[in-house]
Amino acid sequence: MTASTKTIEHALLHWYDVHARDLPWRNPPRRAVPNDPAWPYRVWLSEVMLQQTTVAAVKPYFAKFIETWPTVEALAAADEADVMSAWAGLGYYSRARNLVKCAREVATSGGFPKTEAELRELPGLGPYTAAAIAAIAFDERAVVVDANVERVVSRLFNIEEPLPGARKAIRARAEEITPAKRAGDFAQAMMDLGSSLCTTRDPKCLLCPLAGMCEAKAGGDPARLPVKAPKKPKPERKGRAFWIERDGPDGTEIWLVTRPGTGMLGGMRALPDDGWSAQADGSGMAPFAGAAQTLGAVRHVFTHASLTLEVVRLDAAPGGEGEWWPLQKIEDVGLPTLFAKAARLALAQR
DNA sequence: GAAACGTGGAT
DNA sequence: TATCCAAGTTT
Repeated sequence: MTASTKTIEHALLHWYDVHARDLPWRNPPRRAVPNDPAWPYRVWLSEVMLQQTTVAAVKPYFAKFIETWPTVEALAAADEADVMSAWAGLGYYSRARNLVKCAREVATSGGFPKTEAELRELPGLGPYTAAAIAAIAFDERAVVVDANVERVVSRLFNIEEPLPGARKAIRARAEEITPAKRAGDFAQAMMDLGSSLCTTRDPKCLLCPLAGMCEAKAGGDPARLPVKAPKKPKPERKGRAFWIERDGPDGTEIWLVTRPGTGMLGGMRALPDDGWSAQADGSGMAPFAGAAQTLGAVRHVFTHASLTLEVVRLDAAPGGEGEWWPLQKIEDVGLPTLFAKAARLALAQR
């Protein structure tokens, strides 16, 4: 027994009309404004920030970006280093690099393209984000599938195949239930439902507008879906970072490097280190000769490795690529969280 | 298709 | 404390 797609659409959109979250990038909440030129920019920016990232984490970054760069043209004109700094702490830094690239392409073209297929060509926009922007900003009937939709759909239709294999079946079902009108609201409704009621653990079926048509609920244990493949163990890594000071004209300065544009923490400013990565421990060697003194260690957990980073004070004269940064302004550098922790440790001992 | 790629909050 | 997980994309 499968509920008609019309019933699902009606129940979900009605629920959304009453319960939609009021989020900063919904401007105004729940209704696209096709003629507002700022609308696609806000939708795009929020969607990129929200990739693998919680609403709570995104909110302050979204506010800061909108304040600093109110339009896609403003962002396109920004220095990439400033954008990277502003993104610091949000993670997945290739998003920030692609954000600038994308903004410049869009500004050059005179605005965002309006179709899912064209949006998909822009840097940083994959299948999910292109569909989401097409549906939410441009009212196109695009099928939007994120982790929330996967969860809701796998329960609604009792799809027992484990992820990621189940993606094909899930997409087919999502395709079936996506309406021709209000596809953007439908997508956001699915995501709101997934984040507030149809949650990973302890789903609130008593409050769910789709409970009566949910096959997994009928089966008695919706929380077991979607089934996921077991995860690989996370390796332990060791590395060293080096804290190098000098007395500058306006006070103490710290030696910072900019990491290579690709790879871990790519494009971000950082303390010099011993070459650790998620794949291998660091060499333990300092990049410059000098007296070393261990200050302590910080722990940091990445998606695919856990790192213990020893912080070493080094009395050395650095050379090569890098810059002296005033200690007074160290908070403004925009260090990724790992190196912000290391800097905090070093500062606490001065 | 699998692996790389961050972070902070919840449990 | 350890693990899971969140509005995924790229290579």
